[in-house]
Amino acid sequence: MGQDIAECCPALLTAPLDEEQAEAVAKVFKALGDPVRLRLLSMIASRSGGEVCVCDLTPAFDLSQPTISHHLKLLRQAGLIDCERRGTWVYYWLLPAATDRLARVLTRPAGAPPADTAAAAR
Amino acid sequence: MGQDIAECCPALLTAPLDEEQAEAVAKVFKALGDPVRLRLLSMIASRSGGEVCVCDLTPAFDLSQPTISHHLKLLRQAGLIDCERRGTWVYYWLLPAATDRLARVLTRPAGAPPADTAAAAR
DNA sequence: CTTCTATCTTGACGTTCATCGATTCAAGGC
DNA sequence: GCCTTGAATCGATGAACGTCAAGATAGAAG
Repeated sequence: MGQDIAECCPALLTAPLDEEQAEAVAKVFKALGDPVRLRLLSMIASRSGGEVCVCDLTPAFDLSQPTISHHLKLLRQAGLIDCERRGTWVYYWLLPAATDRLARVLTRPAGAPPADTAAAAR
Repeated sequence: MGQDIAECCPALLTAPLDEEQAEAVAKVFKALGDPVRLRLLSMIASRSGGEVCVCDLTPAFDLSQPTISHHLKLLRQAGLIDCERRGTWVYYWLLPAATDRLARVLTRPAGAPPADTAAAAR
C-alpha cells in the first residue's frame, strides 16, 4: 500500500509530488509540526552518547508522563527515532537517515536562483 | 513576543531547542504536514518561470476551490510562499529562503556519524 | 453601471489531535 | 511470592483542523 518515505526520495521543489509521495512525506512533517515533539527530538538528537532515557526527558516539560510517552510514540511511528528497553529504563535515539532524507527533500537543485530572487524581481 | 523562524536558525540536531524556537519552527513544519499543501508547494516550486496561477492549481485536486484557497493561505502565513494579484488572476511563487532555512535546521553538523550508525551499533 | 469570471472569506460540521487521570505492564529488589 | 519504580496504554474531553456551501470582493468587458 502507501509509499514510505524511506523508499522514495522525492524532490519536493523540483517536480510535482504525486499523491502517494505527498502522503508519505506529510506524515513525517506532521510529526515535526508540534513544539513538544520538536523539543523532544532536539533533546534526543543533541545528546552526546546518542541516547536519552525517558526519565531525562519528562522533567523538561510541564506535561504529564503519558503525554510525553504519546509524543515519543508519534516520533517513533514517523521513523524519526527508535527506542529500546534496558532494565527499568527505556532509551531513545535519533535515526539520522530520516532527518537526512527530509533535509534532502527540502533542498533545491544546485544552480537554482538565489533565495528570494523571484520575489525581488517583481 | 514569539520568535520568527526568519530571524533564528536553530540547529535542531545539535543543541536542545528552547520553547520559543520550537514554537516558531513547528509552525512551518505543521504547514508542511498536509499532503494537499505539500503538493501545492511542490507544484508552485517546480513551475518553470517561478509562479503559478491558482487556476492552474485547483483542477489538480478533487477539492473545492475555497479549500485550495485555504491551504494556500496557510502556506503563505508560514512564510513559504507569497502571492500577487495581476488582473483577474492571482499568482503564487515560492520563497526559497524559507525552505533553505528548514533544510538547514534538519542538517546534521559535518563530521557527525553516518546515518543509522547509532542504531546499527546497538 | 451591470454582468461575468476568478478568487477570497465566512460559518458550519465532522474528524483528528493534545492532554489528562486512571490503569496496566515490565523489571528489580525485598 | 509482593512491593516499588519507570514507562506504555486506555478512555474521556476540549481544542484545532480540513472540508464544503454560500456569500463577498476585485477586476475586466460589455
